[in-house]
Amino acid sequence: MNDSPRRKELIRLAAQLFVQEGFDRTTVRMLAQEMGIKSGSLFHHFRDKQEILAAVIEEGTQNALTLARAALDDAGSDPLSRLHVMARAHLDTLLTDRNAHVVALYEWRRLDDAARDHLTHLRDAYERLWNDVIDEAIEAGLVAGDRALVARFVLGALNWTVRWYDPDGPRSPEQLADELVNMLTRRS
Amino acid sequence: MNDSPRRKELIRLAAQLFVQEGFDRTTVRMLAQEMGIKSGSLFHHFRDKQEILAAVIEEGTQNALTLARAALDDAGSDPLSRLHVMARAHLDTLLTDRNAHVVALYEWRRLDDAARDHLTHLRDAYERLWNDVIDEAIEAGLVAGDRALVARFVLGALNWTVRWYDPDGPRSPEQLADELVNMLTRRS
DNA sequence: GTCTATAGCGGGATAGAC
DNA sequence: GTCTATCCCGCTATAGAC
Repeated sequence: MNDSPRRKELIRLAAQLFVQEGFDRTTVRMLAQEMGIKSGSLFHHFRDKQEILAAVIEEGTQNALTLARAALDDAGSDPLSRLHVMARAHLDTLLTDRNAHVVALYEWRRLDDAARDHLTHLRDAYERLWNDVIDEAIEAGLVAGDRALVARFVLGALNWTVRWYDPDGPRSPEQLADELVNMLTRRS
Repeated sequence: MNDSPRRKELIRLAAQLFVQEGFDRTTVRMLAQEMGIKSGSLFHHFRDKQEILAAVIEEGTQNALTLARAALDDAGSDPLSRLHVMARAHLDTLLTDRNAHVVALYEWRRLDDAARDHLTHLRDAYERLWNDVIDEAIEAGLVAGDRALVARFVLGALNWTVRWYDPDGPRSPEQLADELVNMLTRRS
């Protein structure tokens, strides 16, 4: 794969448009304009529109994975602390960056079969991190329920923030993450 | 508005396709074929494709609202019971019916401005029901946190089930709803 | 209320010059 | 690596016969 900074920048711009408009409604002409080139030139960098989507999603998932691993390394072994940093890292990739990871979550089903096959292991690796952290939290008595279900509910709550979060509102992504963890682990 | 059973049936079929393929990728030809007519005939029933989307979303939201109100009427005044029936009703419209309410949630932003204006009050009425139930739950000490945030997190967890729920899996929508409420209101 | 036929447009993608 | 020019296709929507 090509890893040039130029390509990285194009992927970043594509991610932004895919979030704003959705993959289907983003035309290659829109992408080209945002990149400052003509639509014909776009196909020098990518075989087709699908490949752009795959590149964005790979970038977004890889990034989330890297950030989560770094956060867990810093977090030590306390289950509550690990839950906190995972939630913060997740919302950071979704709400601060506001880019590739959102596309990975919301446009996954637009991938063709080949791309899905290639990217599934990446997504699974990220989900495994979450499952482990949830497991530890359940064992420590911080939260109750079935591991797989708790993970899906928590990720659902986090992923849905994309739909309503206002960056100009009163709360930072970090605060949001902390409030979710508090809701899960504390009684009033 | 036209309320004929014929129109209702067309809306039902459209909802199914919009869920399967997404609004943008559903063509009027696909819609017509599913309805057993030719694409030209479709425009005798709807002005344009947008109007079909608006009709589906109105149907889905109205239905969710009606179901939730009925459920709350049966639930009495116990806050935990009210939370349970709301979660069950919500997942029922999303996972059992698998239709119009999913479209309302996932294709909302594809509505044009006029349709959005017209439908906002319906959606708000439904969200108000949720906010009230969450308020009562917080006051009763069942769950901790800011009202608006808790509501959004809970709805996020529920809405995201559409992405992973397997109707052939081990759990019914009702069980799912109950497990979520348990996670929120109990410690292990 | 449904049909056939088609207008009119905008989409993804290609070719070849520079 | 970018340009211009353009092909070809499928989409939404319309017109008029039945």
